[in-house]
Amino acid sequence: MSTIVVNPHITDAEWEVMRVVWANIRVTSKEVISTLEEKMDWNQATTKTLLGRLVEKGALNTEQEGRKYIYSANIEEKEAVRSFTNDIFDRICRKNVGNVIESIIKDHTLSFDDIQRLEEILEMKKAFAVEEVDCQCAEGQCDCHLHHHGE
Amino acid sequence: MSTIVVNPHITDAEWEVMRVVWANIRVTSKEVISTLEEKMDWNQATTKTLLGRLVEKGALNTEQEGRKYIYSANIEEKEAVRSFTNDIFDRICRKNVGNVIESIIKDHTLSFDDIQRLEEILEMKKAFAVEEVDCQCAEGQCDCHLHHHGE
DNA sequence: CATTTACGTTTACACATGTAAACAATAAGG
DNA sequence: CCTTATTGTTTACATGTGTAAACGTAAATG
Repeated sequence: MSTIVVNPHITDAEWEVMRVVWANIRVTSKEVISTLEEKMDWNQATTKTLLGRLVEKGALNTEQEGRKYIYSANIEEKEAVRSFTNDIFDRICRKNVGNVIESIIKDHTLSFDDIQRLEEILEMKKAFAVEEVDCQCAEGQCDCHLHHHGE
Repeated sequence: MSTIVVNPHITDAEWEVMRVVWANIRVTSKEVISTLEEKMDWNQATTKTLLGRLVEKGALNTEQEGRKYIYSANIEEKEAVRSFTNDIFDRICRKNVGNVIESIIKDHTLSFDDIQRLEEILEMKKAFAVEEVDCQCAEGQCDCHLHHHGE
């Protein structure tokens, strides 16, 4: 059926719809509408439009069930989040990735388990760590080019 | 001069311009134009438009210098990045913040210094860690509500 | 001084996005 | 069976965004 969807861009409003689908796995438009009527104060027509657009761009699947559709996600939340996070890291110098992660950690509440898990990951990352991360910025968009081998 | 700019939304295209300004601190339109002509293959008019929009929304300052302007950033890169990253974490369940950080770390190259710094931060975070992070999702947008005290 | 150049400002225009009304078709109820 | 409610599809429309041409004016150059 239709071509493979590589990575449709999901907008803010559409994301609200996706969250409902991800959380419930299989939903009717009615359920999505009522959830977002409450949370977002959206008119039902708005949610209908968004469902339509998401189906159109391949983010949602539909199965006919009598007169209605059952909507289900065609892309995983994890994937969608990943492509979103990658956008950030494409906006900054690679050398700063560590700083940004640092600031994210500082800004958020973590559980003991989270911390332990992250410590383990970091331990493993040591095997692949580099002395200095490569700046991949274009000339003129980053000052690494000027003073990178300080020390 | 003008009202305080809280947090202008910077689009993808505008971000390219900001990076040039951030990297160079004080630039003329000519420098921005030539950098982006190369990297983005943009017509000079395109860069001019973006510079204008950024000034308009308060992200850039201008100082007259003879006939030209000197552009400088009015918002820090760090702040801009932070507001961008926060957008992500507003799209997911708080309980998953740790997982997302995990996946970010896995996906990127870090230096030994980065890792050590992150380890220190994590160590400090232990003092503020919680047993379980609070889900703040709206009903229907997250399945924590269903099976959160598994164990 | 007349012409070309440089640079900021205006206008343009297609497509994306948020938000929704109008419409069509079918199912459900009286 | 006719009316109403339900649910998907079309159409709508303002604002945002990417991309740029046109314009106005001052500066540089011949």
